[in-house]
Parts: sequence; C-alpha cells; structure tokens
Amino acid sequence: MNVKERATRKRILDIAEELILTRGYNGFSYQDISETIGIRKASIHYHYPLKENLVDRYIRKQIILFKMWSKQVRNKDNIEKLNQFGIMYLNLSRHGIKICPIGMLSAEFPVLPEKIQTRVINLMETEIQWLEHTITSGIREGVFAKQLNVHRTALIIITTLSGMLKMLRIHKDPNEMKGVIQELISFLLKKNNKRGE
Amino acid sequence: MNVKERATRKRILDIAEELILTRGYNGFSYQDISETIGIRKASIHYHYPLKENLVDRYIRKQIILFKMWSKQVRNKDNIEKLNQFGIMYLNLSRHGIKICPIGMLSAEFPVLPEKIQTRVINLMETEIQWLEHTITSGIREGVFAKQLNVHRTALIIITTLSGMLKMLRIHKDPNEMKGVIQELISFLLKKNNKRGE
DNA sequence: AATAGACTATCTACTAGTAGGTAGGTTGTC
DNA sequence: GACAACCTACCTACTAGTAGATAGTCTATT
Repeated sequence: MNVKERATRKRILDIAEELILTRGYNGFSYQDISETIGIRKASIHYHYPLKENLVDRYIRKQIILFKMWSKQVRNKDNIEKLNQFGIMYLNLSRHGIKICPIGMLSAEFPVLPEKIQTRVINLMETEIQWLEHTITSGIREGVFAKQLNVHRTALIIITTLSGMLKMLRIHKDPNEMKGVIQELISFLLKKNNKRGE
Repeated sequence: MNVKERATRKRILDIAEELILTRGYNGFSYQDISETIGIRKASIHYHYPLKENLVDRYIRKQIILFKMWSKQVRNKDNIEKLNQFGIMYLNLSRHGIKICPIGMLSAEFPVLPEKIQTRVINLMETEIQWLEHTITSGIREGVFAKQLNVHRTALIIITTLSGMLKMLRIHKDPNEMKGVIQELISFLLKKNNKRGE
C-alpha cells in the first residue's frame, strides 16, 4: 500500500542519513540498514535499487531542506542568520556522533561515484552561495567589515563549522562549539561594532 | 637484506600515506598497495601484518615529523610560524588530491579501530598544543589580540585549514587557500596592527 | 459480486567481487 | 644453512546487486 510503502522508504532514508553522517558513504552497507529496519537486504534494494540512488536521494533532500530553512530565516538580520546557520550545524551533532554531510562526503570525495560527487558539489554550492549572499548583504548594511573577501569568508565559515563537528565527536564540548560560532561572527563584524579593541 | 627491507617498508609507508590521504582508512586496501608497489599482497602483510599496524606507524611518523618541523620553525616569529603552519598544510595538496591526516581520519573516526582512534587524538592534540602555545606567545608579545580565546582560536585554525584542503580538491584554487591563510592570520592580529579598519 | 490480471512489498537464495589475513613453500644473499 | 623477503594458494567474512518465488492488495472486466 501507498502509505506503508512511503513509510518504509522514509524509514530507510532516515537510517541512511544516520549511517552516512556517522560512518560515511563507504562506511555503511545495505546490510546495516537491513539489520536496523528489520527487513531483508533485497527489500532495501527494491526501494532503492542502487546505493547511489539512496545516497543521491538523501543529498537532494538535504538541498531542498536547506532551501526551505533559508526561507524560514529570510526575515532575520544577517548576524542572526549566520548564528542560526551555526546552530543548524550544531544541532546535527546533538548526540555527538554525526557530522555534516558536506564534511563527511567531501572527505570521501575521490571514492564517491561520479553522480554523488556532482550532488555533493551542488549541496556545497547551495550553502556557499547563501553564505556569500548573507555576508554581502551584511557588508552593504554596514554590519560586517567591508574589507572582507566574501568568498573566502564563506569558505572559512563552512569549513570551520564542519571541522568543529568532527572535533566535537572526539572532544565532546558543545559549549566550545557555540563559542566558536560567536568567535566566527565577531570576526565578521565591523571592528568598532561590538568587541573592537 | 636490511637495506632492501627498509626500502620496501618505506615504499609501502609512502604509498599508504598517499592512499590514506586521498581515499581514507577504509577507502584503500592492501591490494591497492600491492598493485602500486608491484609485490604481492601477502608480502605487504609480511612487513605490516595488520592494516592497523601500517596506519598506526604512519600516524606515529606524522607526529614525529610535526615535532621536527616545529623545531625547525622555533626561531621564527609567531606570525611567521602560523604562516608556515598554513603552508605546510597547503603543500599537502600540491597535486590536488590529498587532504590532511587529521581531516581525513577524524571524518572516519567512528569506523576506525580503537588503537588508530587513540593515535589520531594524539596527532590532533600535538598540533593543537603547538597552535595554542604559538597563539599564547603571540598574545604575550602583543602581536595577537589579547581577547582571543586561545583554545577556540587553535580549533578554528586547524579546522579551517583541514576544511580548505577538502574544498581545494573540489574547487582547485590554491591561491584561494593562500588568501584564507592570510585572512586567518589577520583575524588574530591586534586590530591596529596591519589591516585595521 | 466474482474473478482475472497486475502490482507492491517482501522473502530466500544466489552471484561475482573484494576485504583482511594466514599457512607454507621458494629464492637469493650473507 | 640460516634467514630475510618474497611467493602461491588459500580462508572467512563481507560487499553490492540480482533472480525468482510468494502473499496480499488493488483494479478493471464480466
């Protein structure tokens, strides 16, 4: 039945997410999913014939979710937007074992199927463009320092956040992460804005 | 023979490094090494009985190399030290396919053997301590802003650099990386030091 | 309303290939 | 002849993916 079908498909996708973000593309198998969900491996293949299909679907879902999220925060000011962006990342590791899709999949990049590589680039570019847009807008408003290189700053933000998630898995200190987000934002601020010397 | 033995052992270790930094611990096999070096898989096991042994040896070597490197730069000023630290990272990706051991192995962390996990933590802590020491020293000298949180700043530096290497593999723009290093350093500087507003 | 045909979701049982690892034999050098 | 460095040949465990069967459900035609 349709409802049941969707439920199973969704369940598989949820489990896949968990596994991708903890163990990576090549670190989980359909067998792992099978054992978690309690149906046979062949039945997972029925829903997602290839592993590629499953992971591709997951990444596409993430892109859509990010676009929805960016609509939700569109009326907030630029500082708060970046703050929310950081919190979104932080929330990923609530249970201390997941990192972000970009951090995981870009580490594995050369061993990913081509199709998945392309999707990973899609996801990255979506987030980077949003960051660039937010930073540019903040500079125009006079909240962020005008001498910032927009692209580099976006890269610094995204790499620091995804790197921090990995550190969290090892060191476990969510407060440290929050501090880093603040540190990052203060880095963007006009020097006389809040914590200028 | 001793000389030949060491040559082969070193060759294996070099190939392992290449493979670890491009494909990750679970992304390469003894078969890959065998095909590159041109001796049989069983002979690789003769030199490094377990994959764990091989990778453990590699990480320990990295720790030693880092300590040697830090001695080499010990007489430079703190800004230059950080600059060299960045360049050391940048050099890793000269051919655009390698990332840093910390970046790779911390992504895979939960699927690594326990022994290797411990070593990864060793390596990370070695580099973080060096960074903390350098930052603290720079603050004491009055070169770096005194309101910096030393630990967080060290984390930001190391995660940004390792994250940037991954981005480089995808976007390929080493100049961007150099720019980011400069950006990071300027973030540390006292606000009136060089590029104050 | 009965029924035939198709569809969904699952199963068991399999393939071909690769992984890490080992036992035991061969070869070349001191 | 001892031993280091290599080999062949194997093992077990796991991988992604496929083939074919089946129980239950939905749908269209009579």
